[in-house]
Amino acid sequence: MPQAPDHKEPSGNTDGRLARGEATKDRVLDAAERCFAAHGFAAVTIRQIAREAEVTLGVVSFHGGSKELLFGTVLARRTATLNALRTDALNALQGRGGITIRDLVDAYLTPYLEIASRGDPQWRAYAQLIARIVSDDQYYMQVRDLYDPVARDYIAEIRRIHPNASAKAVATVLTLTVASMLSIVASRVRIAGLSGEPASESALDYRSTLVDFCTGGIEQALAAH
Amino acid sequence: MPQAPDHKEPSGNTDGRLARGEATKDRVLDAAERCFAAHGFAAVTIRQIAREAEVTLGVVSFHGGSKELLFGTVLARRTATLNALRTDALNALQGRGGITIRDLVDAYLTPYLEIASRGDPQWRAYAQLIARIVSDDQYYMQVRDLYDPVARDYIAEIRRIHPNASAKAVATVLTLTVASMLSIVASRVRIAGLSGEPASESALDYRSTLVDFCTGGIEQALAAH
DNA sequence: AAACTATCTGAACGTCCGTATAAAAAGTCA
DNA sequence: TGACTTTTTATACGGACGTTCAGATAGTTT
Repeated sequence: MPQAPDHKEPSGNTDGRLARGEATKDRVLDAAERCFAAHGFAAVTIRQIAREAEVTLGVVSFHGGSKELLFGTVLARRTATLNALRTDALNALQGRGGITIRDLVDAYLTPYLEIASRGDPQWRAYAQLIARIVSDDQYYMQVRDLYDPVARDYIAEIRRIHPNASAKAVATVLTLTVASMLSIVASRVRIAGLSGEPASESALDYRSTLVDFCTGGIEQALAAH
Repeated sequence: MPQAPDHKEPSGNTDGRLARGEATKDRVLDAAERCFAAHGFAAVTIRQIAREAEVTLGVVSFHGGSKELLFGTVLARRTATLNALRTDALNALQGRGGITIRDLVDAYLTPYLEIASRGDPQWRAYAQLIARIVSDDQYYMQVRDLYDPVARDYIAEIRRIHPNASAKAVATVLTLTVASMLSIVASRVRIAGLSGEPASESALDYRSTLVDFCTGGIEQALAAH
């Protein structure tokens, strides 16, 4: 995984220049996140990102390094936060007993849906970016290692509920759950077109249908074995 | 929808040049299909396509027109065949009575899975291309109109089984079904990583799990209403 | 104040892009 | 054969790309 260049240690420093530099770097990363989410890696130019961030061309390279490096930084930036939300939700479930598949699905999906809907538009862009790259092995490998450990925790819980299900079947249904979740964020246009109604503002409006779908899907797929 | 340039009517003609030209055009389209599937529209260059098709640069433009045109042609080329397979499968179901959700799911998914697994590697590339662009509204709109009519036929059948489900809910579960199907084709790497086993050669190996998942998901999501 | 460092600017570099086109080659038909 | 059409080649063009860098600017430290 590539890393963005750290010209100087920013934390615990009183130098005002470093604080300003960090702020500029955030603007660049935010702009890059929006651009990559909207158009994909190859279609985005450094000049677009610079314009979007309202900085000059050289600044993007100064704070973001090469284009590949910048992309990797954008991908990795938010994984810790998202993982923490999912781990917290899982821990909360484990505190009490009688966990159901529905509980697990809800705990896994809700942080992402809330992030993609309510929160910061930057988080929304990130959610779209993940939805975009998930169908591209070459790029998806860059986030896979970051999300897999938490996914494994959820898999372990699913296997406690369905001890006889094969490892592959459990991995498959979790992947299908993630794919369903991402598709809600990424392609609400199609739902709108098929139903004849306008697309909802928030992905959370689809939460109950999505959770029902994934819950029923997992239970059906793992019940046979 | 853009169209590729037709320099001359090829059908019913005895001119050997036109036949040869059509063959070259197919080679160009096949190469473009593979390239776009592997890397996406923006990341592919005309020169790459030319190299892949083993023709010179100008030939790509001559047979494919502009890059956008070429992309549109590749997208549209196989829709009729796939739609026919799905419509045939649906008609076969309608011939006999007692259609279940599972029947519909199986009828809708199987042609795609077979195409993506067994058939022509070109069809496999096409399947990956669709999986790629489905998360990009800008490109997906180009095939949406081609696939939606058949999707509507399936929606009508689902609504006959679940008359009380809302239009939005039915459209949502069909979209989730498609997303699940595409993710099996596009991102089998992740399943392999999570399950610890190597990825299967054929997407058909996941068929039963996928069909179970989508069937259970649809029934669960539509049962509540 | 001067010395120093981090940040930013503006311009330039070589490369590759999509597209166009003139001319050659190949094939058809009279 | 020679006139004609379709296909292919080879080359060129203007532009946009990612990256680099010397120098200007601004903020900190001594």
